This record gives sequence, structure tokens and C-alpha cells, in this order.
Amino acid sequence: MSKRKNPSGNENLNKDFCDFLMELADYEKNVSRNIHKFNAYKKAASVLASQSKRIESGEEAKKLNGIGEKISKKIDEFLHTGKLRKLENIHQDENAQALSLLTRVSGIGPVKAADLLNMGIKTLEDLRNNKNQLNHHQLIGLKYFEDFEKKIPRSEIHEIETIITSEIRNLDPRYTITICGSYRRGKLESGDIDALITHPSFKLDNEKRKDHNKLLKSIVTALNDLITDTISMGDTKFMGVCRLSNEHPFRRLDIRLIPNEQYYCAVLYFTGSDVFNKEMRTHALENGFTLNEYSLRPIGVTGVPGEEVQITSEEEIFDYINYPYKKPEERNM
DNA sequence: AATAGCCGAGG
DNA sequence: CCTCGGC
Repeated sequence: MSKRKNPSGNENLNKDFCDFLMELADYEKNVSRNIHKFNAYKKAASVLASQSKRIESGEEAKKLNGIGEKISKKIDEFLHTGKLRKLENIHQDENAQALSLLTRVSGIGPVKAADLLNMGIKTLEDLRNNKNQLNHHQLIGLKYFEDFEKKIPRSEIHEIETIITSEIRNLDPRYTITICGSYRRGKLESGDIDALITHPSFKLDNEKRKDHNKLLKSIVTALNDLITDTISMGDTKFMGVCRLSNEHPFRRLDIRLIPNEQYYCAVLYFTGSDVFNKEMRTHALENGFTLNEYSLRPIGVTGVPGEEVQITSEEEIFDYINYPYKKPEERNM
């Protein structure tokens, strides 16, 4: 079991390394389209961020899990010269800069960005002049480009939560609503809003499951003062945009309708953090359970997962796998 | 070899 | 059906 070496609240003494590693990570994802290098740089940045002491040399860094020869050399170069030649070259590369910018538009990934670049489209203005090349999601990403990069203050999410809760309870008081993500972990700012909703009648085994396919639509309709755009809407997941008032930026809002039996596993999963989830799943396995966003299941002697355990609270999940309960604020890792 | 895989749009 | 993008 790994211990937290850098409890939240400690500032990151290796932030400058993390910054250049994350920039290299983005380059590998968006320009080289090498997802494995992307992951390797991200892993290296994360292990450096977790250190409670400033790393003084590449050699020292190399001892950490996820840092090998190449990254260790980059740390030395950065320590000695204050920059990286590889990064300097990337900054000079117009096409690389264009790809990095285009992929910041929500809905444009590395493939679409390369496509646009091939057509000579490389700036936001080019995009605005070539809207016919964009799908609905990408048009929204372009329209709200600046707003979507702004952090959302906790107080604003709280106000939005109050509205969502009261409007939906107005629809039917039996709805349960939980805003998950970093907001639930107590963070002072978040990137988006992730609302999970369930209802006693929304059950997995309901053969009339199709009867529920209007539930989400009715919820979204009830929120029409808040919701300004729809990116996508299926039977269980809404992705869209909301705004508290004319004075506020536009915010990304996701709403998921979760079957009753899966609610607490979903709340746990979407509360995160990613690192916490990974640790918890590992702990579950060590105690003979498999845990995912849908269910907790015991693993039999044959290694085959058994029937889903009935769960009626988040605490129960911790109990079953014999993991000391952690409040959401303690899951920031 | 690298974390897993589902949801929805669009083709 | 498949790919893309988001989470």
C-alpha cells in the first residue's frame, strides 16, 4: 500500500519539472499521437508531484517509479540550462503549435486536429471561418473556448447544485442527486460539474427499462433555465452547457442517470480521484472483490466474479473490502 | 508493455 | 458496423 508522501495542502516542490513533463505529455498525445509516451510523461509528472522533497538531480529522480534514463536526462538538462531543447524546438514548430491549440477545443481530438491542419486550418479564427468542418460538439467547444478553460469556483457549483436539486425534487421528491468530482472532494475550484441522479423506480432488472428513457429528457427540460446547450443526450447520459446567470461564464455540465442498484458504486467512482480509485480497486482485489463503477462482486476460487453485492451506501463498499472509510475530502490523491 | 472500457455522435 | 472524443 503506497503512502501519501505529499499530503494535499503541501505545495509541489517539483512543479517546474511537472510543468515541462505535462507539456511534453500533451505534445506526444496531440502531435505525435503516441499515447504510451503521453502516459509515461504523465506518470513521471505525477510521481514527482507526490514527492515531499525537491528533486536535486536526474540521478535522484531516476530512482522514482516511472522515471528512467530519458526523463532523468531531461531533468538534468532543465536543472543546468533552465530549459529543454526538445521543448524549445516544439515551440518553434508552427504545426505542432496549431495542433496543440486545435485540440484544446472540446470535441477536437488529435485525429480531427490533424485533419484540420491538412486543410490549412490552424487558428481559432480559421475555425470560425470554416464552421462547416465542425460537428455540433466541436461548434460548442469553439463557441465557449475561453469559458471552458476557466475553473469553476466552489460557491458557484454550490448554487448550481441548489438549483438542480430543487428543480428535480420539484419533478419528483424521490430523486437522489449527488454532484461528484472534485467538488464532492471539497476542492475550492473544479473543471466541470458532474451530477449523478437516481430514482427508486429506475432499476436494472426492470423489464420495462424502456419506460425510463424519457426520465433524463424530463430532467433536462426541467433545468432549461440553467442549461444553455446540449452536446449529447442519450438515455443515461447528458453532456451539455449551463450558466448560472448572465454574469457567469458558461460551464460544462454532465448529468448521469444511474440505476438504483449501481448508485453508490457510481458515486464512489465519479468522486475519484483517479489515483484513489485505482488504490481502492487494488485493495478490493487483495480482499477478493472486483470493484468498478457499476458493482462490487466477490471473486470465487475459480477467479470468476460472483453476483453483485447489494449496496445501500458508500460506507458499505469500504466495509466489504475491509478498507478504512475515507470521507470524500480525504480522497484527493 | 504501457489502466479499462463505456456512452453517444456521426459516418 | 467502425472511429472519434470525452470521461
